Amino acid sequence: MNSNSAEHTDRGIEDAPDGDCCTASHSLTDEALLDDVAMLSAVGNETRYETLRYVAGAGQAGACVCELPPLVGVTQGTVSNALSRLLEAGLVSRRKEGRWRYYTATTEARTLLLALDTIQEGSDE
Amino acid sequence: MNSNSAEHTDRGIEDAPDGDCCTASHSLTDEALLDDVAMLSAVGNETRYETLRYVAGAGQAGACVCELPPLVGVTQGTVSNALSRLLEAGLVSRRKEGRWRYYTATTEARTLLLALDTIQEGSDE
DNA sequence: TTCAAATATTGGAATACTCAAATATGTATC
DNA sequence: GATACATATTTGAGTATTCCAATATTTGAA
Repeated sequence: MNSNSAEHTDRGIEDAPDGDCCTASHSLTDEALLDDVAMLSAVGNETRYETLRYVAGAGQAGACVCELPPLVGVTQGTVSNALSRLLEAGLVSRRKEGRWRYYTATTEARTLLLALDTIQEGSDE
Repeated sequence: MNSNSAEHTDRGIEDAPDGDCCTASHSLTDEALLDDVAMLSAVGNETRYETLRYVAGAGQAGACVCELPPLVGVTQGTVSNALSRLLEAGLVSRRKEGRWRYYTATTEARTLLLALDTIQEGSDE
């Protein structure tokens, strides 16, 4: 019932970039696509995004888990889970120091957050 | 039960950037934070991310809805819902033309996708 | 070893999300 | 008008998320 897509390649758009008229495409491998989605969905949650922002705000020194629960406003267990998920997505790295663990934002995370800052800037000018 | 965060400001990290030792912070307003999360969670889904990639791949001409279902591999209704959600998140804009509708990626979306490309590049060198 | 602090993991109830199917709303052509 | 096509919206069943509470683990100090 959904084979009607080749039917109107003759539409009135002439400024198509180069190549076929209206066949959209993208150049991501399936793996890259899934990686991106995993990363984006990891940050696409208020608790995790705010946690990541705090971690990134702590710079190279990193943020220790214990200071985050009151800042983010969730339980210690929730923060720990959030950090684990961010770690798995490659957005933070972990460093042991005594009985504490310091989480630091990765380059990937910084790139992403910078892009988001850029977007926010553009939205009010 | 969770007031134990001020208790170890005397930890052994001396390379703190500037200012207080271990108090993490971030400078986002609550509104900006929610905006970002809305945007990120909109793209943090395989169907919507792939849809956005196809739309962005179609350039300024935009992609019409009818060509997307077979490309993304979901129903027409699902694509339509995906586009609505992307529209609400400010990632695509819509243009009517006859009985078709063309969706175009916004500047915000392009900035985000570019950042993701940068991140992917960095991951294999 | 015993204790306490820091962090991780698990269980589970409430909630939210996903997507196809069905239906509704436009829009051009006849 | 009527008809057919393009798109949007609604519905609902299945599934996944979210976050707290409770428990487990790890670690340093006594």
